[in-house]
Amino acid sequence: MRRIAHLDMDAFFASVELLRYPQLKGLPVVIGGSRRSVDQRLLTPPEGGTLADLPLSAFPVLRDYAGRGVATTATYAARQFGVGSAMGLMKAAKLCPQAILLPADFDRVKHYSRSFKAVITEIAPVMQDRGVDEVYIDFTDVPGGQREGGRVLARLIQRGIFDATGLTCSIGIAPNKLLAKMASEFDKPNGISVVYEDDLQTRIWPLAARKVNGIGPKADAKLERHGIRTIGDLAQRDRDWLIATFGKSTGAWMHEVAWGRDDRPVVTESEPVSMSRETTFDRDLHAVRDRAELGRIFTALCEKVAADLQRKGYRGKTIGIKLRYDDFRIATRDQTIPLPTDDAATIRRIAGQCLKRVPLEQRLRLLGVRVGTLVRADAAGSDGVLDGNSAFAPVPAARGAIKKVVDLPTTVPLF
DNA sequence: TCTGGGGTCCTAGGACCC
DNA sequence: TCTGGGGTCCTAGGACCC
Repeated sequence: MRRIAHLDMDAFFASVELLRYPQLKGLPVVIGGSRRSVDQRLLTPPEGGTLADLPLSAFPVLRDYAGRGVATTATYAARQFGVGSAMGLMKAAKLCPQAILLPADFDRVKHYSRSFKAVITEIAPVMQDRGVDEVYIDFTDVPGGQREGGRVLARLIQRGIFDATGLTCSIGIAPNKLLAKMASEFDKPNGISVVYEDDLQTRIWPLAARKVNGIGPKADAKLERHGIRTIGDLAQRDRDWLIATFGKSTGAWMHEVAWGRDDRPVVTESEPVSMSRETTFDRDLHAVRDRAELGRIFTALCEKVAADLQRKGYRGKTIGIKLRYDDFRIATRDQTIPLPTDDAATIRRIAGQCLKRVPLEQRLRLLGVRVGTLVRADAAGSDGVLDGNSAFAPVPAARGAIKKVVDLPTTVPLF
């Protein structure tokens, strides 16, 4: 019998911080905001002590935060106040002003991410990455993977992760990824839930349609308009009606999902499609008035993407920019060059051309740079690859872009 | 007191080729 | 002179996820 597990680390970013600040255990802690917004001097070990000796008064609290950003994670103590991830910090401060606010430490998080995944693959090698704090695991052919529907193996993995890292996780085991993902939410934190095919009507159908991985706010609102609130409601509609209402692909998918069907395999390896860097400014910037600052940020983003590509050994052909205006509208532009690159100057030059094709009258909140259509650097070949000194200097306009270049919008000529 | 940063996948239209 | 499809690439936007 197919047994698939979904494992979710509990309040991962916050739990990783609690490991070095054990005095915060049981307190509301929110991770978020920018590193530069927190006075790091406060968070250095006191004379003759360690970080664990820092008094609570040394920690910044949400009440004092003034700036942009959202919560990445909140401890369960903070969630009791209604604070959740992706919530604006200003709103979180209203709900729980006394919560301790720490910036995310991505290097630490990545270290612990590697550690817990290493524990898993030692025990069950067929594991699919779903970001820093989540994985799918195929229990089917693991010795002992069928015992108690997978519960025995799940316990073994939980214990192994705790022994290696001091962190807890929640695991759901089911016949497929769809159900396993929902099951892992049943008993949090530090729980295990086992779901069988026969549990569909009793345990899955009562859930809100929004709980399905892939039904987001838009689809949920549309479902609601048709009187569909739960997965059970969805299952009652016939397939043809769903297809007529949501389109061939989405409608058919919704029908399968409502009946608990999902045959996607657990995929252990995949190649990246794109790499990007983006930043939200501390204040909205204007292309004219803040030109110098924007230029510096833009160059830095290009350099970071280039460094990411080089470090990971990829080059890309499609260079693009993204910006978010002060009213939150998003614009993207991209251009494909003949040969893949990982060179900062080339990326900066092409991205600069993209920037010239987008309206820049309105103030900007965010700027991003993206490189897509990636190939491995070792497969790209070293001769002829575009770089800053390349003889291929002028890049011909890509085919699909020609028409659009002609009717340029009126933009402030800047970059 | 609104709303991060890193991704994936899908759709849809136009260009271009056969 | 007018009229085809099929397939692929490119671009822009959007939904969604962690």
